Amino acid sequence: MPKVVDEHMREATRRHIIRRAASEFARLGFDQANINTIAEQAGIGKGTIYLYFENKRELFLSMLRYIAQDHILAIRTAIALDGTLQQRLERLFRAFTHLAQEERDSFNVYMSALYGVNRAFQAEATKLLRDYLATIALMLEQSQARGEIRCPHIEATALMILSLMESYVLSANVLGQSEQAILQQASLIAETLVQGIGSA
Amino acid sequence: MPKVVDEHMREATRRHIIRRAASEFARLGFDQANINTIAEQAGIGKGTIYLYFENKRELFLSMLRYIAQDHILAIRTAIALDGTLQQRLERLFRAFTHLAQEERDSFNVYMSALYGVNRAFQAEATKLLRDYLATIALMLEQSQARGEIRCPHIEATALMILSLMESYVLSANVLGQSEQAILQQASLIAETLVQGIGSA
Amino acid sequence: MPKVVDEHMREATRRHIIRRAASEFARLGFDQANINTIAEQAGIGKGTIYLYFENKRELFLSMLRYIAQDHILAIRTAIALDGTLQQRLERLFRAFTHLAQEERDSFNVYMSALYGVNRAFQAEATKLLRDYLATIALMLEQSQARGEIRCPHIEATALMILSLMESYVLSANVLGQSEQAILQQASLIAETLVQGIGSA
Amino acid sequence: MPKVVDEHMREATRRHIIRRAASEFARLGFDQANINTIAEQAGIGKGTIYLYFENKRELFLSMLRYIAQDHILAIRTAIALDGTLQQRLERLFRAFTHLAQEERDSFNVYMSALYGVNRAFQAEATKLLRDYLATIALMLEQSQARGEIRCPHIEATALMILSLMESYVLSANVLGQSEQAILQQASLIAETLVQGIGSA
DNA sequence: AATGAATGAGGATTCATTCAT
DNA sequence: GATGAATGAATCCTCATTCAT
Repeated sequence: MPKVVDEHMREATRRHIIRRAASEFARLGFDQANINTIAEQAGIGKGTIYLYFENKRELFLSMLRYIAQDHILAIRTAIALDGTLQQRLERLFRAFTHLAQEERDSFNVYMSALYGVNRAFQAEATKLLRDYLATIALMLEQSQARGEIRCPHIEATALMILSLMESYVLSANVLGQSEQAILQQASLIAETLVQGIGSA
Repeated sequence: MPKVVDEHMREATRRHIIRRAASEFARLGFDQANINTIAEQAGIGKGTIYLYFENKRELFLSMLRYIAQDHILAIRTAIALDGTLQQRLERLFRAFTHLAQEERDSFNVYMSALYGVNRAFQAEATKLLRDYLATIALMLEQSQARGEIRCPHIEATALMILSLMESYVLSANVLGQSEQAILQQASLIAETLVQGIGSA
Repeated sequence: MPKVVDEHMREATRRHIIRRAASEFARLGFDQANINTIAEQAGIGKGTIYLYFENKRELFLSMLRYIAQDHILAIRTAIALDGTLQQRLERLFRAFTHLAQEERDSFNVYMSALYGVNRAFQAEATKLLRDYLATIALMLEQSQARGEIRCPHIEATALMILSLMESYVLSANVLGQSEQAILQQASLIAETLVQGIGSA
Repeated sequence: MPKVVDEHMREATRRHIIRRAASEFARLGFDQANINTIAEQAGIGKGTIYLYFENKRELFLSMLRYIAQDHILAIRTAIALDGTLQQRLERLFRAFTHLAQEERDSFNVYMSALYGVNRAFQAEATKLLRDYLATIALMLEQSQARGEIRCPHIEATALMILSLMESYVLSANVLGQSEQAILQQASLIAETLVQGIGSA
C-alpha cells in the first residue's frame, strides 16, 4: 500500500505546515503573515506550500478547520456526561482557560477570525461557534432531564455560558492575569452560572 | 485668537479624518484599509493625512481612542445611578446591543483590536476594557452599599458581566440574530446575572 | 495654464516610457520584458510606470498605438500624391526599408504583435494593417483615375503590395542584407509591381 | 535488434511530444506555454520530457525543425516540375493557403519565430526561409531554361514571390478572410507575378 | 498648510528544472 | 526508463510614505 503511506505522508506534511502557519498567523495576523516565513519555519521550499494549499487564503481556512476540530474535541471531552452541572461547567471553564493558554496561537487565530472583518474567515469561525453552542445546549438538556435545573431558554442560555467563558478567559488574559489566577475563578464562575440559570 | 481658531479647525479636521478612517478600518481591517481611500473619503489630499497623524498606525490608534471615548460615555450613561440593579443591567445590555448595531463599525474595530494580534492595538483596546470594568465595578459597589446584593468578588464579577454582555451581543450578531431578537434577551440576561451574582 | 503644462509633462513622460518600453519589448518580447528594467531605462521608479499605464499589457498596447501613428504617418508621407505610380511605389518601399532599419525596435514589435498569439495585441496591430491597406488602395485609385493602370481588384492588389514590401524588407533583414543592399532593390520591386498590376 | 526498436520508440515519443508541444506553443506562444500542460497533453510525466529534450528552449527548436521539414516538403511538392510557371505559382500559393489554414498551429509558430524577438528561434526559422528561397529560385531557373521568362534577378525575385505569398496569406487570415476567399485570389496573384517577373 | 506625483520595499504566486524512488 | 514532488528564482503590482511645489 504505497498509496496509503503517501497519503499519510501528505497529510502529515499538511498538518506540519498548518501548525507553523498557525503560529505565524497568530503572531502577525493574516495580512502580515508571510508565506515565505511560514515555509522557512516549516523547513520546506516556498513553492511547496502551494502543492498543499491553493493559496494563502485557503491555507488560513484549512488551519481554521483544523483548529476547530481540536477545540471542539477538547470542549466535548471537558463536559463529558459524568458529574453535576456545576462540575461540568467548571471543567468547561478550565478547558477554555487551557485552550487560551496552551493553545494560545490557535485560540487567538480563532477569535480574530470570528471578530475580524473577513467574511470568509468569519463564516468558518462561526461554524465552530455553532458547534460549541450545540454541545453546551446538549449539556443543559441533560441537566434538565436529570432535574438539576429548570431552563426554559436553552439556546440563549447556551450562548450566555459560551460568551461568558470564552470572553472571560480572553479578557483575563489580555488583562495580564496568570493561568493560575484565572483557574481559581472556575468554581466562582460555575457557581454563578448554575445559580443564575437555575432560577431562569 | 487665531491660534485657538486654528486649533479648533485642526481638531475638527482630525475628527473628520478619524470618522472616515473608522469606516474604512471597520470595513477592511487595518492592513487592507487604504490611506488613499481614506483621504478620498475625507475629501482631502493623501499627504494631508500625514500632517495630522504620524503614520497609518497612529491614525488607527487615534481612532481607537476616539471610539473608546464614545463607548465609555454610552456605557456610563446606561448604568446611571437610578433604578434597581436589574434595571441597570438591562440598560447596560441594551447599550451594548445598540453599539454593536448602530455603531457597528467602531464596535467591530474595537473588538478586533482587543482580540486581534497587534500588541499595540491590543494595549489601547485594553484601556477601554479597564474603563468598562471600573464602571461596572462601581455599579456593583453601589448596589452592594444599597443592600441589593452581597458580592464578595467585585472584580471578577464585573469581568463576568462585561464578558457575557459584550460577547453575547457580538456572537448573536455573527449568528445573524436581529437587533430586535437580541434586545428581547435583555431581561433574561439581567435576571440571570442578578440571580447568579446575588448568591455568590 | 499650469494644467496644460502639467498635461504636457505627463504626455512627455508617457512618450518617454513608451520609447524605452519599445526598446525592451523589441529586444525581449512581451513576456520576457521586465517592467523593472523598463523603469530603470526610463530613469524612473518602478511604481511610476503604474501612474501612467494600468499594467504591463496596457503599456504594451499603448506602445503599439504610438508606433502605429508613427508608421502610418511615414507611409502616408512616402506615397504623397506627386510622381508616377512607379515613383510612389519606390518611395513606399524605401519607407518600409527605413522603418525596418531605423525604427527596427518598433517595426519588430509591430510584426510580432501581428503574427504573435496574443489576440488583443493582434487586434491592435491589425488596425495598423487596415490603415496601410486603405492608404495603398487610395494610391491605386488615384493612379487608375489618372489612367496609369487598370486595376479591377484594388483591395487584393493593395494587400499584395503591402505583403510583398513589408515581408520582403523583413526577410531581407533576417537574411542579413544591409540597408544599402535592400534599397537597391527598390526600383526592381516597384517595376515588377507596376508591370504585374498594370495588366491585371 | 532491441536497440533499433528502442531507437524507434524513442523517436516516436519525441514526435509525439513535439506534436503536442506545437499545439501549445501555437496557442500560447513560447513563454506562456507550460511544460506541465504539454506533458499532460502528451500523456506522459513532466520529468519525462527532459529525457527527450534538454530544456524548454530545445523542445521549441526541435519543434521548429520538425515543422520545417513538413513545410518544405509541402512546398516542394506544390511546385513540382510539371505545368507552366503560372500553374506552379498557383499551386504554391494554394500550398501556403493550405498550410496557414490546416496547419495553422505550425504556421503560426514558424511565423512568430521568424518575426519574433528570440534570436535563436529566428536563426532556426531563417533556415526554413532559405530552403524556401532555394526551392523557388530553382523553379525560376527551370522556367528561364524553358524560355517561359527572362529573369535577371533570380534571388530577389524568389524573395519577392515568397514574401508576397507568405505574408498575403497570413494577412488575409488576420483580416478574417476565409480559406475559400483566399484561394480565389490564387490565379490573380500568380498572374500578377508572372506578368511582373516576365518583363523584369 | 495642502497636495499628489514619485518612490521602492515587499510579497504572493508561477513554473522550469531536478532528483530520489 | 519514467515519474512527479519539491524547489526557489523570478516578477508584477500595491501602497505607505516623502517632498517639491
